Amino acid sequence: MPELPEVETVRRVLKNDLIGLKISDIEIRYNGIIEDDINYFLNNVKGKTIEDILRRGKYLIFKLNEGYLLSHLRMEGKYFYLPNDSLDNKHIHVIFKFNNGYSLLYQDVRKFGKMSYKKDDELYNTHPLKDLGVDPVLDTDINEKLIHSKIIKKHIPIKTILLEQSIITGLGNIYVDEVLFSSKIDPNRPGNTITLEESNNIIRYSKEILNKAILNKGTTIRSYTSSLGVEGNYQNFLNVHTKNICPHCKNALTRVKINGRTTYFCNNCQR
DNA sequence: AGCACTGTTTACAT
DNA sequence: TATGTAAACAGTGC
Repeated sequence: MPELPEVETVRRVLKNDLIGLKISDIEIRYNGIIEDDINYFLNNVKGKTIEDILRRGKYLIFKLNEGYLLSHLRMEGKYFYLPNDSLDNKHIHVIFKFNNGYSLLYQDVRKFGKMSYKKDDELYNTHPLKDLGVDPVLDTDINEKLIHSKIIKKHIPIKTILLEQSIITGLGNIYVDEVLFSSKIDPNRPGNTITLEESNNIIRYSKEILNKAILNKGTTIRSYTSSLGVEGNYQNFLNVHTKNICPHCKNALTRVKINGRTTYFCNNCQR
């Protein structure tokens, strides 16, 4: 379910609870969540202590006293930190037990989420993190000309380019629509038609919108809660995604499929 | 009932 | 290499 602001919200909530806790046991009920060989994962994560929780793009990174637990929530992954045996359902697929009577439950209705163990020297040098583009929230000095040069090499819609994560990471289906609206760019425009000024606007509004969404604890729509039952408020600030009328010119918004994803934009304001 | 839809990523075909 | 499509899965709504 989450894009960058929702993952960042999860990170902040989990960090309040998990720092310093030792993972005394792990129960894996659905192996598909774990990308590694199951025994490799268990052998390397069990017994480790959580020292910090980081984020890059939409990935959560649990820093262990040795190595990292890398986690992607994909569409529906959620974490719950609760007393042992206080919650269970058929969508709980991984349980991390600590030595304080609490557990971290990983719930994922669609089972798309992934976890893997990374050694200290592997984290940023191996897939997937090595293939991520700049993070508009974490990376403060973005090389604007480099971003533009990468965008204009592609001949696919700018929305598709931004969803790929390889040039800019963190935007998903909701925030891409919002960024392209603020940038006044038609989401169908091929990458090779994007000017340097437009590319710079994409960077500028990605920073603005994602940071504002973090301040509002992300977006909660369609009755989904932002993991952990934390409700976001950014849905109150959306300009186009799920909307019918352009807040700027008042024309009816256009709703189309791009790359198989529902896309909202104003064909009057976005060129 | 059956199909379309869902805040993601990646494997595979062309 | 680049791009388009389908798949991984389960639930909801029409």
